[in-house]
Amino acid sequence: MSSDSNRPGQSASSLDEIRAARLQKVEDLKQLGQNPFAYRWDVTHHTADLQAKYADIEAGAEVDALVSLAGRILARRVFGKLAFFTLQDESGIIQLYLEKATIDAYMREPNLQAFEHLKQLTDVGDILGVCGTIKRTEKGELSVKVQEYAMLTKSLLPLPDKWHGLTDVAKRYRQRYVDLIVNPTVRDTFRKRALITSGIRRYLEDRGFLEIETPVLQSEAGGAEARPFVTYHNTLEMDLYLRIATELHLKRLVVGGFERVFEIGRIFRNEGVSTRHNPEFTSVEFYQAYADYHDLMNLTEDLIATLAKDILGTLKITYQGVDIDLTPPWKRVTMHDLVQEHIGLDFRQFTTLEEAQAAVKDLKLHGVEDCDSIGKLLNEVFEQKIEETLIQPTFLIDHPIEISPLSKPHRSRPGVVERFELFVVGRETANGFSELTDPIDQRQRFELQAARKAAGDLEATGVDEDFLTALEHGMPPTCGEGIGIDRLVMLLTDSPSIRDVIAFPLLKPEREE
RNA sequence: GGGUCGCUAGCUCAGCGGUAGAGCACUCGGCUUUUAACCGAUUGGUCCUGGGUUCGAAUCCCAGGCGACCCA
Repeated sequence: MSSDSNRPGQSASSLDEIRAARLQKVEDLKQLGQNPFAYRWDVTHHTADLQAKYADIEAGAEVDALVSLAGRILARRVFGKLAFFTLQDESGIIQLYLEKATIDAYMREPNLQAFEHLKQLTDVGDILGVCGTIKRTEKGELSVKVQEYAMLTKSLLPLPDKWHGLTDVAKRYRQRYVDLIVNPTVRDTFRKRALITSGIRRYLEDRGFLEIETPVLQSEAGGAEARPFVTYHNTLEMDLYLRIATELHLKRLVVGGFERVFEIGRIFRNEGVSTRHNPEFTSVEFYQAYADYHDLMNLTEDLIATLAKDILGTLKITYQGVDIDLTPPWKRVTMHDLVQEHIGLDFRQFTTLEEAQAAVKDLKLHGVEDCDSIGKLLNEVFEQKIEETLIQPTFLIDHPIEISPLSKPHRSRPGVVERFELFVVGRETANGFSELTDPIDQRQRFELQAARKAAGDLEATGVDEDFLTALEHGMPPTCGEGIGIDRLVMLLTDSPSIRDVIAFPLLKPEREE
């Protein structure tokens, strides 16, 4: 063969040169009659299964069972007539034991060149198919003693440093595929994310909930307070908004007679990016007719505990060095009681906003002047002074009515609603309430929102007439809840940033110049 | 939105006014028990971009880009 790799003094080091050298190997493979971008391989085993099955065989032992697997070469250790490769498939890694005598005997290439070609034409990063037998080497490493191999995909670009890996955060997100190849914990995080999502779906379906998809494109984005993304429909000649919640449509389905509905879906909010916020994220919202917020708090405890038990095998987890105990039941405390406990102020005593504002003066809150109600001020006190202290799972309940435009008034306590928010490690992770079913009350609350919108509040929504019409047809007593799946995954995978649990988080594009 | 820090070889980083460096990877040679293989020899650069200061800038200054962290 006329490989460049046989030319002495030929060196490849810059990216272009490495790529050129590998392209030459592509040509060399073709000349040998091998397709460097093959079509298929019969995979009979995965590395993790082999590691488990042969965990107990002794060093030096060989097992005759023939196995066939495929994966990416992560490392090469090559000697004159022997080579060790580390092969990675989706499940894990295993060592390949590549012996000249064995490979040349089985592959019967002209002039017994198969082993030489293996040394010359494979690189770290290539995807290889191999079949052979099981052998634990003298040094104790479980290996596949390869009889035959085939190049399945020739890789043209080098992988990051095998020891330091890829640490540049921006590059990890922009080239997530490289991150996934070289950082095993990243794959584990996304595997767990998939298990969490499917676990939620199974849990709800097992309890009679039906998953129904609702529109992403809406003429009025409602169901939450957030700035929406705006887009444009050409033939209808109208602005449309990307949904900021699934709430109002799921409740229409409850009016229509579905007693238990849910949707796992993407939500879009036109706000900043941080370790806890991505402009698109995933929520699960579910609605249960004839239930109230006590029922859904019970469900939430059980759901999250079930996920932790099934996926992590424990209810006692660690998040960024902090021990979290997910064992139900979780503390339930009203916003008034919690603020009184922490700050010593009983907001139930205040009759005017001025009185309340005067009372919180010493707390040095920001944005106090923007609060137009006692309830909002109470919420500010909570958010700025108390929220971050709620480390262990805690249900904050009975919020002021002013900050809860879709919740049913509390059945016995004036001024508050039947609502709960779940906080873990100082973060809102779920939000639910007994749904407001009174169309007259709902219209008044919408009109308050609309007035704020007209006054320039970009997060306020308008009056959703069709939703009100739905309520006027009658919605059964219902409780609904939304859980932020990304934040739940962060918690259960010990991920410090939301970008660690979103495969392709939003980034500014790199400028081309 | 404000502040601080970072951006140098494919990767991880050093250099901080005087010829652009190391480890790993790559290329070549050697090696049948390695596992961050080893030994030897090479090679590899838009020092994020654009201005400015200077005899001379990766280094100092200004503006911009991208990112991280903190604050709002």
